[in-house]
Formats: sequence, C-alpha cells, structure tokens
Amino acid sequence: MKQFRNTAARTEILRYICESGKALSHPDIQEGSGISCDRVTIYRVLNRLQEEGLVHKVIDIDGTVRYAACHTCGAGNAHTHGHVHFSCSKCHSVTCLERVQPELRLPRKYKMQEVHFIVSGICAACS
Amino acid sequence: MKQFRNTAARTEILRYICESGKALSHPDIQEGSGISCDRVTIYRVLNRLQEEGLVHKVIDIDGTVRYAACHTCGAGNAHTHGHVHFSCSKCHSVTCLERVQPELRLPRKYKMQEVHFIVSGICAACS
DNA sequence: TGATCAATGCAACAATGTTGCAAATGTAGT
DNA sequence: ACTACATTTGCAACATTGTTGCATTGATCA
Repeated sequence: MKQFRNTAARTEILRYICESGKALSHPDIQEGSGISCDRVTIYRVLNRLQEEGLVHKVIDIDGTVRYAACHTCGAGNAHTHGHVHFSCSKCHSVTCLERVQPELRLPRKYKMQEVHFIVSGICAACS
Repeated sequence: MKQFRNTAARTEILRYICESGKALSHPDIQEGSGISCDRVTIYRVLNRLQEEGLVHKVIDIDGTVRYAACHTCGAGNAHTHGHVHFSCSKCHSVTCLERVQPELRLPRKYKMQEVHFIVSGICAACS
C-alpha cells in the first residue's frame, strides 16, 4: 500500500476545488488557482486525490473532464456517485446536485452498475 | 442554407453506423468500416450527419465521443435525446435504450433543458 | 539528522480534434 | 452531355488533452 504525502501542490489544488464548490476542469485549476507547478503535476495530483476519495471525476455534456470535491464518500467507499450533475448553459458551471436521485427502470437482463447523469439547463444562480 | 451532398464517404459512414446498431467512436469507424478516407474527412462527415439529424453524439462514461444513428428525431427536430444510453462494462459497447425514460425532480429555480444519462453495467447480450 | 520513497519538473510522445488552402467531385441548369 | 459552381476532400500544420520515463527534489519517520 502506497502512502500519500501532503505536498504544496496537493494542498493548494484540493483547497481550490473545495472552495469553488463546483466541478473544475484542468485549465480552470491551472489558470484559476494561484499555484505554479507543472501541468503534469496537476494531472498526477488529481489522480491521487481521486484514489484517496477526496475528489471525483465528472464528464461534462461536451466531454470535458472536470473534478469536484467528494462530500458523500470516503476513501474506503465504493465511490458510487449516483447523484446528478448540473451543467449550466449560461454560466457554464458544473455543480453536484447531491440530493436528486433519479428513478430508472432498465429492460430485462440489463444489470446496472453505475449511473452518470448530467442535466443541462439554467442553474439557480443564473435564473 | 447550405445543402449537403451525397458523397461516398458520407454514404459509407452512415451505413456503417446504422448497421452496427451501436454508438461508434471515431477509431471504430476509421478502422472498422471498410472506407479509406482521411481522418479529417470522417470528422467532417460526422459533423454534417449530426447537423442533418441523422446521427447524434454520445459521450461515454470515460469521456469517449461516440456517434449513434438517430431513430426518433429528424432534421428539423430539436434533437432532444432524452433517452438513456447503456455502456456495457464487459463488451464495451454503447447502445441507446430508446424506451427508458428516467424520472427526475430538480430543486427550485433550476430549469432543465437537456438530459444526458449513461448507465454502465452488463448489457442483455452479455448477461 | 539521515535514509527512504513519494512527488516534481522536464522532455518526449500519443490521441483527439480543428483550420486553411488547393485540388477534386457532386449537382443543378442548359 | 457539358458547364459552372459550391461542396467535399486530402494534406499539412496546429491546438488541446493526457501519459510516460528519468533524474532531481522533498516529505516523513526512525
């Protein structure tokens, strides 16, 4: 078992994601947060944060990869992010709707493992 | 209004997507279909087919872009693909579940425009 | 404080997608 | 069938996103 270290890059990136309250893309983090480290380091830190269960990956409706802070799941957890993500077509922010639980019935013989639900529209702040 | 032409590349790509019955990625099309044309041409043909309403874009759970044939919507249509897509973790195929309509209630002040639902699991053919 | 192993920076590479431009080709009109 | 012309194609170049190897730096623990 590899153990993670608490480095400056890790601290800053995690803080930035948590404080934003949104799902951030790689460029968001690179340009928005004050940190100055290599592009590659950001990728590696994000992967580690995801392994640790502090952050989860969100794929936006256009395929953009984003990362959001985890509130409902810990490191040991199975990382089931059954909640809905909301992509605002006005301010282009992606947020987690932790409480919304979609209902769904699959046809016979289909076995469901994970769900990835993204709704686009106008968010509360923009409407 | 630009009008589209019926070229060899267009015909072959559309045929291949329709016959497969699945959502195909760019490499799937380039390598799988017998056609030999430039990589760029495939991108452009796919964009045109999408504008025409014959094909729609599906983002897989890992962010891979795929294209599937449209059955429910025509060119003039608003292209609302409210149906669910199913990504099989065994055979890695992505299919449209046209009939499955998820139910969902958003919090106050959120306005829904489009939904992008992908379920991963084991498909009917694999189980 | 020193040993050890994770983390970083750098360079190189791969995959995916876009753009400009000249040449080729499909389509409509005669 | 021929012509004119806009659409499509191929090619080259470029942008973005993500990964890998390797030497160096730095965090953690005894």
